[in-house]
Amino acid sequence: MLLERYLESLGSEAIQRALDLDAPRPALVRPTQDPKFGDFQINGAMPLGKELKKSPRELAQPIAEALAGVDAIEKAEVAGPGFVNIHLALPWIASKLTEALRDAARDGVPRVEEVSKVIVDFSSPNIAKQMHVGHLRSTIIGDAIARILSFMGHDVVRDNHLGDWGTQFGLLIVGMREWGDENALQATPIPELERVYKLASERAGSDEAFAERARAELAKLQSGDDQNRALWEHFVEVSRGTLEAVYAELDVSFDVWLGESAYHDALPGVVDDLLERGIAREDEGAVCIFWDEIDGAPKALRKQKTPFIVRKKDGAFLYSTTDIATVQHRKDHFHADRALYVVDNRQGLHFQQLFAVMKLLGTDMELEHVGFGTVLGNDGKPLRTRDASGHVITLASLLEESKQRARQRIDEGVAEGRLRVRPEEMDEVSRVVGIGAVKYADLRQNRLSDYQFDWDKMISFQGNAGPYLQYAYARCASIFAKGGVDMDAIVASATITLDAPAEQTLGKHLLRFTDVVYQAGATSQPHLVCEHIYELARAFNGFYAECPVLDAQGATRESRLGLTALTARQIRRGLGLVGIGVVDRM
RNA sequence: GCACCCGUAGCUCAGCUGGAUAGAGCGCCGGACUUCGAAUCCGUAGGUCGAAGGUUCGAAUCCUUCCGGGUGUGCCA
Repeated sequence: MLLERYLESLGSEAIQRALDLDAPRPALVRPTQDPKFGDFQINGAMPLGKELKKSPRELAQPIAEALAGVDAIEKAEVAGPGFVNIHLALPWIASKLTEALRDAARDGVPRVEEVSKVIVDFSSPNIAKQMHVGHLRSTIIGDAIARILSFMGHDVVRDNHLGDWGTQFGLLIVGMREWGDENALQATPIPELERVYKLASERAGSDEAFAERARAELAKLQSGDDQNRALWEHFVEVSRGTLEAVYAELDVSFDVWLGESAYHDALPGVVDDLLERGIAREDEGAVCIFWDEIDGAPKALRKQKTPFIVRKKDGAFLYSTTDIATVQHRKDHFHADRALYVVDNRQGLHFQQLFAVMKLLGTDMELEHVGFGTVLGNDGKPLRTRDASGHVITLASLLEESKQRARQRIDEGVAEGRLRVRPEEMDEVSRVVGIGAVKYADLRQNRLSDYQFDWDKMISFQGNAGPYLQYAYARCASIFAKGGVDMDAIVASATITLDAPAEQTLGKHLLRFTDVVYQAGATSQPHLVCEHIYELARAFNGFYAECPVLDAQGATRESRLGLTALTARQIRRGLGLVGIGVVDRM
């Protein structure tokens, strides 16, 4: 259940009733920061002090009294300058947890009342280039957001908006004719395309005639030349295979792969429309939108005086043009209510401009740039795709390295008798742990922050790291395995009670799950889910140390098995929402 | 120049829809495996929240200025 929303409604009603107001006031429910103050506090009395000309403490007293007698609340007391501290009733919490335990399909998390059609635009690598660590963020943050929104009940379309139509293809076409190796293109397509692209791009820098040829080939491609079209399709085909392999490793999928090329035919119409409406005009041969000439344009854009260029002077279109066509397609074809762009913060200006154009065009979709920080190297500067020794840090090699490190750690653990992984499970466990560690290291941070890339931190197995959470899950599973207890039977029949302090702490964490998922979905912040699962795992490890489960008797044993089952499910669900897997033994 | 982002413990980061004594992990130091799994648990030390003003009953959080760092900015994506 949505706990805070429920308490907010209880609180605001209590304020209205207790103070005899003609309208409800916000209760301002917040979790307490110290358990000794109870579980939640209602801050709503304090802002009313001035208005009602009474001291907040005086106002808080009747509010606290009005809350007495509610099932969910054990006691409500006035504290400090005028807080009303709420202590939740343990039997009430326990009954909610028992309900969640029974609900194997959704773990007690309700579906949203209003379903939105949401496009999540993420990953979007360029064809003909390897994915490197920089692509990791968009891919896994976007995947996590899509998973969270889907679970909430929204209608999500995952779109991989590939960079498959840019200037680079002119260079690639002439480059392949000049230096291409068809065998290499079959065997190792992306490295071969990268090699050729590098040569071509260097040549174009110093040889204007060569650059002109590349532009001409691009124009031919874009005007439908059969030969160039076939070559391009070949590039896309071989690249896509390589991309799919990485996505499979990451357990990331898409509903549609609508790259830039998909919108090519719509581009002239976009520009004509902007010209006709007087939004854009020609300048120095290019078609531009000048913000300071448009009434009602955002102030920051007007001041900044950076035009939005939708057609180059050579007649070619840009990604600005494509993005406008893309929004229109998402409305016309998918009937989307929202579109989320999971793209690096550095493209913030582009999206600000794009969204402003769409507003001028009257789009009623909710458009949001879900930005994220740059991946930095150890020197604190944006990470280059090559490390100091000149090696490309590809995403594939990062994932491979992580799996290997995981395997090594598991081998050590098994040799020392600390871990229990069967030989036939090694591949699977090192994959789940290795990939999970990489994902968790990224996802647990607020996405807006820049991200310092560090092997040891990223592939960490200690403390607040992926394996910690997976380990807690394995401990849960292990209790059931060791005791020979059928988890389904517990789910169907156990009644949870909260007696020991460690049980109470665990139970209160479990109760917060719905709020966390909804908050994460509303703000596109997967790290909130990570944080919650980490705290849950901590609470469970505390419970594990304090409270014997299998050796307990009667109703206590049942209840503890129920708590363990619910914890296992919530860890698995929570990690699943951010795309991280679990294993029963590790 | 203009726009945007950031500055919190030695390091990496939470907290920033304003709420009580600012929290984690790593690292340091010290405890806990004959007892459901020690990738664990318990504890100690460590902070003028970049600086100064302002708003407020209350500011790490909002506003202003300054200092420091980063990013973007006319024909790449």
